[in-house]
Amino acid sequence: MSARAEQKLRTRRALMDAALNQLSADRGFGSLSLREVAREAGIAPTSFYRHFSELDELGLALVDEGGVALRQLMRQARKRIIRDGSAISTSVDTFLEYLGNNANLFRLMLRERTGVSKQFRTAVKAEIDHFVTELADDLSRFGEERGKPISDGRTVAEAMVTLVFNQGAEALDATKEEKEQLRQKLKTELRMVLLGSQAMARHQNSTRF
Amino acid sequence: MSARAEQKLRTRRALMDAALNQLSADRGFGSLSLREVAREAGIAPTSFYRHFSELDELGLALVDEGGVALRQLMRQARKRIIRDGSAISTSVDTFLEYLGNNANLFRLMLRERTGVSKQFRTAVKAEIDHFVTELADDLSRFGEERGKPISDGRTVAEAMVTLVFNQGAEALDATKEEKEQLRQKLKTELRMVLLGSQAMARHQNSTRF
DNA sequence: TGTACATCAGTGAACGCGCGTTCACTGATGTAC
DNA sequence: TGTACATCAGTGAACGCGCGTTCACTGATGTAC
Repeated sequence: MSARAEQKLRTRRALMDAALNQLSADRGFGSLSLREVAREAGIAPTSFYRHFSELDELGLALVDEGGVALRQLMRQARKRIIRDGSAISTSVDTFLEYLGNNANLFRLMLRERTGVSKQFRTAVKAEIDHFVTELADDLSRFGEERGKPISDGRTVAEAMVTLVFNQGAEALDATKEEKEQLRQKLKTELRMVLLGSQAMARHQNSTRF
Repeated sequence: MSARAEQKLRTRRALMDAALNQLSADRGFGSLSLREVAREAGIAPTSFYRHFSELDELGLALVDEGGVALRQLMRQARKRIIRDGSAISTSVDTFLEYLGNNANLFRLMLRERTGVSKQFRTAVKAEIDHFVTELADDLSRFGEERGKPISDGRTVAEAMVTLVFNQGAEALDATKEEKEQLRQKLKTELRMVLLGSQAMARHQNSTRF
């Protein structure tokens, strides 16, 4: 790649990092301004347009990165479950680890999932939907393998993802003790959903046959 | 009350209604401006200050109204459950009915729960926390009465409220068919949580004694 | 390798816009006697 | 009931501000020969 193209990529990166840096508990993407982001990235406001046609385009690029992080997270969790067993506990631990390491990226996803821009909502929902689908597959497979089939695999996966993302949102601004409580609460909640789904599967089979 | 005080209340109401009217899927509280709200309410921008010291104060007044709606909703659901039985189904139906009738009020609560202003987040969380506490009491009581005690009553209540609010958020912008699907999915999810919690209670008892 | 031209990331001045907020005011409503 | 004064919700002009976007430009990097 030419030196010029490399430099351009570096500036693009600087713009995205500048935006991420400004995101925080008290700063949503909607309150960022193009001029601020450019200032933080160290370029003139007008140079922004060499990289993105508007601020939202940068935001959508960040959502894409969030999707990549989610897929990494899922791969990592699978590896660890195979090694350690204990699917729920391991998954929750892995999720919270990723959350901590990519706080502002997750913040963006969590906020824009129910945010104000249709384009953003759609993009984030697509990423989460992909995540739900993979989780549903895993859950069904594990359930069969262990002789404890579940009912409504996709619904189970959606409920779990909803719970994990919401408690995750709270974990971002919690103290260390609060985070530990959240972690335990989250594991309990997921176990309830899983147990309930297994109970419903048993019920369906016992009444059906 | 004097005619002057009544008129003042009417204008205050007009301001709150104007703000509510502007809230929608594509319009968060954060994107409202004082001038727009005043314009929609039919008064000069400067007159706004006769009623609220800033726009956020109006927003917090709306969150209060949202809390009132939540408490009404809970009372209504209890009445219907006593009449119809079927706690989960009735509660979900009642919730979705309230959601439809107070769309923008709920939108505000749902958004600001994870929104950008600490003050808003705290206010909404307090309302939801109150809701969770009442639900936890009801769940524990029902469980005892029916001989199916549950484990971790508060955690169950939190999981249920998380699921209901999140699916609720989606229901707001869904078509009629999607709403019906959401309704069923939501009932399934809550049943899973409840069944799982009962299973955990049985397990704890069987191992403990 | 050297030269002449093309590309293009980054620039600074300038624009019009809606915003929140201040101020001194007006005139209808309320109150004291 | 009538009068004189006080209250106060609503007003319009004015302010300074940061914003997004346009434009013609500069000069380093890339390319063709």
